[in-house]
Amino acid sequence: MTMLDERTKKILYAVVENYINFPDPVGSRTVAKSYSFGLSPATIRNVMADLEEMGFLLQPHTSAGRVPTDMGYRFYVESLVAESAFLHKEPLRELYKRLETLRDNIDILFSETTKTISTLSHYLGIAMSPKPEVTTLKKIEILKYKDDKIAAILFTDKGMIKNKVISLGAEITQKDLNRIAGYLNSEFSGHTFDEIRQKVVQEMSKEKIMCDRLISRALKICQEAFCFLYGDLFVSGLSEVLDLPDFTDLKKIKELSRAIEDKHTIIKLLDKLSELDGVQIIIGSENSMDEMKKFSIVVSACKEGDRPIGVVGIIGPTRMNYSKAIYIVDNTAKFITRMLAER
Amino acid sequence: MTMLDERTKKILYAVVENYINFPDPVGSRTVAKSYSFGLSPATIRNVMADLEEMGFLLQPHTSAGRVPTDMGYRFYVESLVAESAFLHKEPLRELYKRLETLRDNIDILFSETTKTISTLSHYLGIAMSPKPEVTTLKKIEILKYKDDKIAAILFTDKGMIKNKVISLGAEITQKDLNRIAGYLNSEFSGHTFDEIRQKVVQEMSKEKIMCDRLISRALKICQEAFCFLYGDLFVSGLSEVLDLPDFTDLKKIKELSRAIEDKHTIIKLLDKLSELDGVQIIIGSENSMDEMKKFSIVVSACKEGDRPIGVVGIIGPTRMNYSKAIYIVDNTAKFITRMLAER
DNA sequence: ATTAGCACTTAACCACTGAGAGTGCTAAAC
DNA sequence: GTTTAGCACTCTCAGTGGTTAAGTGCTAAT
Repeated sequence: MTMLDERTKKILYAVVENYINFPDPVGSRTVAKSYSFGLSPATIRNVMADLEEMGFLLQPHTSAGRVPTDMGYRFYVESLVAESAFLHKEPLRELYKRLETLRDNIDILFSETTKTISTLSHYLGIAMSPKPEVTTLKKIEILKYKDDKIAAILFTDKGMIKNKVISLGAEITQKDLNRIAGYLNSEFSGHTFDEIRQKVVQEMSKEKIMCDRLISRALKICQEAFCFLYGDLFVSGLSEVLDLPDFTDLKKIKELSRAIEDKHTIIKLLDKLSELDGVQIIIGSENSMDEMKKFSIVVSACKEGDRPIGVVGIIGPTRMNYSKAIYIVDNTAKFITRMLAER
Repeated sequence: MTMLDERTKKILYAVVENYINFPDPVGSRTVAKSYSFGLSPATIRNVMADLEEMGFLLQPHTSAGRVPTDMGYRFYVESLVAESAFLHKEPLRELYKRLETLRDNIDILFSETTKTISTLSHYLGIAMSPKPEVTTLKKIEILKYKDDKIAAILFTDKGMIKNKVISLGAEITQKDLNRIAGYLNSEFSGHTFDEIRQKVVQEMSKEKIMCDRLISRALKICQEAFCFLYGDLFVSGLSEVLDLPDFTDLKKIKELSRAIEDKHTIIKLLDKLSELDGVQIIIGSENSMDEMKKFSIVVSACKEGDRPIGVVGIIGPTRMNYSKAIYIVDNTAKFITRMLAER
């Protein structure tokens, strides 16, 4: 990263912060006034011209002030993270009280979390429940449902209960189902869904096992039961962001709504980010999703050891209050992590 | 309803249809040309002035053409329904193929249905899964989960499986749970959730029963297990509607997004509508929700006998292609009904 | 009862203007 | 050598006025 002298940095930060607070391009006069540098606008102008040359700022037009580029935001955010600026504030305990009551239903928990986040931040709140790949099976129960249909109930370690109706093609007694469940529990409980899927494929290739009708049936059930693809994605707060001055442009609103309707792509993105520790920030053009190149994402994975058990975050304009966003996301992620750990 | 002579009606319909197809106020010239009334613009003008006086049309400003009022749309829609205009088209079978594969998971089924509807209509697709009040319990299973926590699995007649984790405050053996489940099944299976809730309250008031610890526990479990409030609401297609000329206005977009984020209110609305038969249409100001007074709703309940088992529909601008919307909603509702009946 | 003709109204478009904000550059000051 | 005051320059924005086109309501003729 380019090295900037202290004064230049300060001015860059001043521009960024001012722009975050007031959505108009910021001029040299404003910087000189609001922040007591003891420098005249003319000097600031020179520095700002340098910053523009280096790609941290840009002018919408000749006679306007400057606006940070994505690179400018990036530099600013790095300094925030370096100083752990967001850690100095107090946690949001009172606001999580509501969430405490929802701990037993993880889907509702995550969906309410997005609402809390969006109300706090005035940006979009997002959350993704644990992806099954890394979810471990605690117990499986198989119940006869109707005719040849059975219901597989999967209990996971994190309080998620998933169920799936499976058509077998032939009737089967509850007794047999119980035996199958017993076999599957002894074989698979404690393993992640991913491992189970692999094991199933392995087992199925062994011919001798396939001769045992019960086991072969059991494996077929597994194949269907464990093919959830991803965690659920929750998004809320669209009406919040529409009040921002950044969204007076219809085109931008369309882009955003297209982006959040394409849940699959966001899920894939969050999936990658869930591997990493701490708060992750993606600013505008850094984003690989085309529709998201005008927006920023601030997320943090909830982890247990190094196993991700969910992701919470914020989507907003690149002109985002990063400090506040990081602070909210960091706190929320830690809160959820703690809550799920207590199980 | 005001009686209009045939010619006046025809002109009203012409204005409405033209406006639905081209989003500009329609003038007397256009009506005279596009539809072969054999009348001059001047005559049409007189009729249109009458229609305005009666409240079916209005002029945005003096030198503009006319636009239908909500009352105008209502009159038009009544005639559509009276003639069953939408029935003449062929069903959308090919497009439902995708939905067929999802019949075993009612939540995914409904959420995908909204997507299908919004792609077909270019408006918002909405769907509400069966509300528990009228869902009948087929079987309840209670499984030990962890410590004092148990999981109640509710099997309903329509392939919905709901589960709920309940903290009991004291450990309990699986054997006891089985006995409780047995008791509850014999007592409640076949009844609607609503009935069960009432019964539970009754039972709990009988003192002698409360002496039996097991039964009193069973009733407590029920109290918690059956307190789902409403069905889930699914909405999709926001990016579709943003392409409509009706949504160039930022204010309207905000209103719409606020309306669909306030799911609770919409659920209550759909709840009422789910009692009625056939396609229901609410036009603009007819709507009791303030945020929805600029939009129209076209919905139809999926029913089994007179028991509603879900609602599907469309939300769009009042300038909606009602004929198409009714046609899509009607077909989709019938399709889902048929599909769920086959269980 | 219908229609042609015409005066009237209004939004939309365009070109123009002046004010205001902010710049870059140069020359003076520290 | 760095900082600053001064100034000419550029560009947006809001407001103005004039023109056009669309569509009306009214009146008088058919």
